[in-house]
Amino acid sequence: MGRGRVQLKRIENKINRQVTFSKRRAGFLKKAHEISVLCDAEVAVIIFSHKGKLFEYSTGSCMEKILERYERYAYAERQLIAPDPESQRNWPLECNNLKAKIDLLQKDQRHYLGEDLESLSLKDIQQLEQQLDTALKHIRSRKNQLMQESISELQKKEKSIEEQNNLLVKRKKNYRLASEVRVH
Amino acid sequence: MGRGRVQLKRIENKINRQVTFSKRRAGFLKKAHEISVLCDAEVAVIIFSHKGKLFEYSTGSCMEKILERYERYAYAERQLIAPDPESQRNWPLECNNLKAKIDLLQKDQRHYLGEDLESLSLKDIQQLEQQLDTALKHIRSRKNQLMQESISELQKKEKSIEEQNNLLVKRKKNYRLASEVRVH
DNA sequence: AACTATTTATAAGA
DNA sequence: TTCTTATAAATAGTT
Repeated sequence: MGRGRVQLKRIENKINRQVTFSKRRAGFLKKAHEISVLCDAEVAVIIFSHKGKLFEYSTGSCMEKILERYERYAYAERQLIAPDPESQRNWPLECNNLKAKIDLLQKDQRHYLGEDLESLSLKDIQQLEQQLDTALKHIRSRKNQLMQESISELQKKEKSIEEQNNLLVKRKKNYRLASEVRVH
Repeated sequence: MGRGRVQLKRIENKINRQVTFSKRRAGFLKKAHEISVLCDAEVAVIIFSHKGKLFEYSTGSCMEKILERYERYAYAERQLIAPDPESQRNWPLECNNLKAKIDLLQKDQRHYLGEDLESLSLKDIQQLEQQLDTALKHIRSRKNQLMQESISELQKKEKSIEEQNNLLVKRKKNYRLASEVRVH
């Protein structure tokens, strides 16, 4: 579906992969909804991007319900499968891998916070500067958006309160007039 | 995608609905596999037909792993601690904690890169801006330092090369003088 | 983020 | 169900 045929293998170019992911993800989630509505089916979709971000769809926005139904359905099947001794033997190894990954992420994080910069080359530093500069632009843009929304909200409230005030003033005036009439 | 446009509503004709379900299900599961391979994503799909029959797809045929990851992620988002005995069946507690930590770090990382900002409140955004602004100052300061050092280094080299040049020129002059003496 | 040339998916029909 | 085919939809490459 596009200008060229596509090989069913990992897209190596990072940018391309990200773009394709965005496009296909949108189409995919749309189809999930369509099949759910058209065919009266219960559908759950979970997607973790390469970077680890979660995207999901579930009929009726009720993921937990569907997952529970799945667990119930798969339960009998699971009972039959003996626990894999291989994976249990390997768990210390996996733990080490995970710890190494955490170390790396934390190191990156320190860099993003401008710490621990001595270990970086000039080239690395320049790239980091570029990344954070771009990030900061996005963040400021989002901040402005949120502030704008906040301001609009407050203005709406202000107006509503003002109207209420006017109403009260008017009522009070009427009340006073009524009193004067009674006095006469 | 077919001979007629399709309304997004339940297909009332039972036969049609069943046929459409078969066809779309196949296409949908195919797409799940494609996005998984092309974009290096982890995908899980669960479909219960109207009649209650289960169809599923999962990257690496490892539905449980993905569901556990989903639970961890949802759990990390909620910032709650409610150990699910079901999801810990296969892995020691420590591994699950590590994985949850990785998910959190990755989420933070996306924020530092200015991505995935929709999930942050105005207050969070402002704090993030402050952090990155400070970080960027440190980074630029370090960059300037490195560049300064680099420049000094180059200047030193330049000077040294110039001296060498002078030396060569001088030698050449001496050589020429000597030649002229010989000619006379 | 849009555009557009192509490829895919699929609705209807057999 | 399966095959065919006309057509709608998705999307790869490009700007």
